[in-house]
Amino acid sequence: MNITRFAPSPTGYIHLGNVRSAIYPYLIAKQGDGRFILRIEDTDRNRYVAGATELIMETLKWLGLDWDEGVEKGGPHGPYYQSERRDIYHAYARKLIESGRAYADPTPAEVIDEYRKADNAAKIPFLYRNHRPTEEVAWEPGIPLRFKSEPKAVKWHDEVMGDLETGPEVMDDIILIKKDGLPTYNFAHIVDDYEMEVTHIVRGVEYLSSMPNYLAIYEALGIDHPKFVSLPHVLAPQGNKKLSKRDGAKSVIDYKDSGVLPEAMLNYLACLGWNDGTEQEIYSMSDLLKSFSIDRIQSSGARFDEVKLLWQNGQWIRKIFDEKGCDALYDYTVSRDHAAVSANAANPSRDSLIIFWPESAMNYDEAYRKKVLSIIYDRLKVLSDLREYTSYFFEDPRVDLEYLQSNKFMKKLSETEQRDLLTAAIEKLTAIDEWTADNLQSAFNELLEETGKKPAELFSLIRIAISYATFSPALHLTCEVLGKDRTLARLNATRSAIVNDL
RNA sequence: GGUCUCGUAGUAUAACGGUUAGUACAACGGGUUUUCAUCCCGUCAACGCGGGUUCGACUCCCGCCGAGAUCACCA
Repeated sequence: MNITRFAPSPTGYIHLGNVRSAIYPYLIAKQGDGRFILRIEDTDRNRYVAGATELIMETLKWLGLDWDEGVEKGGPHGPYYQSERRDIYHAYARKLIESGRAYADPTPAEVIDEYRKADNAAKIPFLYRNHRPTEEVAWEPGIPLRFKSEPKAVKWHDEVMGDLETGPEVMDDIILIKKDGLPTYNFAHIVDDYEMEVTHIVRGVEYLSSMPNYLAIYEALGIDHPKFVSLPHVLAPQGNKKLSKRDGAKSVIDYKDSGVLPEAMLNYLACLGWNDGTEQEIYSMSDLLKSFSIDRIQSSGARFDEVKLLWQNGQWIRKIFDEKGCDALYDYTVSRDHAAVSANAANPSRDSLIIFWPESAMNYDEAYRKKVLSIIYDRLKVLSDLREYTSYFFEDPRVDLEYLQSNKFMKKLSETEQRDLLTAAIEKLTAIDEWTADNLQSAFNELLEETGKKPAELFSLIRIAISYATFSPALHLTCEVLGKDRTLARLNATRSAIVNDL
């Protein structure tokens, strides 16, 4: 049974670079009957951001990465905030002191800095073990505890990177417990993963260089280590740096606000640096659970490509509409944010209700909005496109002859012709008894024959007159949804404007 | 600087000694009665460099080059 964890620090939002270290462990655990744990690593009080934990939980839930055990949920290995596990770390620390593998170090930070500077100046690697104090001091509050390293070469296996090894020169006396009594990450995660029976540690490659020290601690503690799964970096769109908040890496949850579906985000991120060897592009969670395997995780870094994410989002919008229906897709367009993290220091501007429709759409009922959605959905890349693409369904567009005349097809028609075509169209559409898409299509076809105009000219004219938008769905569908009265009113409005202009 | 990692088109990737180096996004061109999008068809485009091993190397070995990570009382 695989037991994995996601163990973020509550220092802000989760960005795109971090989130694969939640997705992959989730998949590893859930492919069998394993457990996925959410643990909050809040041992650095200086970097703590209020509300960050809530934001992290919201992000995980949004992506469908629900945890079995951890903060908010509880479980047999709690507490799941590291700040509440002090006694556990201290118990392990005392074991190391007893076995002679840890020592209290009262050396002031300034003195350590001097050592470091001196070594740097002498161009030798700074290793604290070369400056180990000679006097033994009792460990008491206010004094940091260090690991007493016994340098040697190590070899280990990483599930992604393969067999790795380093020489003894990288092992050092790292801090186990800080002077504030809380452990460092280096110590805390080892204790926690052991206590929580974690079988796979999934984390970024930046921890690779600390591995020799971790291995030494496992050994000194006399415990087995889990399997290591090191994930390569997600690179920023420009340059070769890893994606980071400093370079403007967006929060994962920001994509929710701009209308990206969680299915698309999960799909894109899971496939960034992993593939199953087939040519499949679209993966649902259940597809991923079926296909995912650690040994096909890429060992090289992958660049984040927003364009491809948006392409996949479009695919998912259509997939959901086609497979689950209009109602299912509609629900995403008025998604409610249950976590209500608006009073959140990490991101104070978030609303608790996300609606991707234009404001005026709220004057209409849900059934009408769904009709609009059903004819526009296949041109959405993100749900928020609705705001820009659908306003003319909810409010009459302003008649704008300049816009009309500047259209490339309208340049081929004189204003008199435009007037006459509109007149003919109005007559033809007025005569329709049953206002259905089929009847409208027939009417438009008849109109084409009767006027002898090209579709590009006749249809562009009508389309612009009823929408004044740069684009719209198929003419007969747009008219059907708009209804007979409004279609005719809009045609008349433009016709009158042309007549006045003549 | 020490240590470690990575290196196929602009991007994400396939290939696990023998292929005209495949696929997707992007770009470009074309088609589907208007526009935008979908969908379909087509075009452009890659094995970092140099040695070796081999009948044969993207694939194995070595060197170089390039890129990145890390050297905190941060994670």
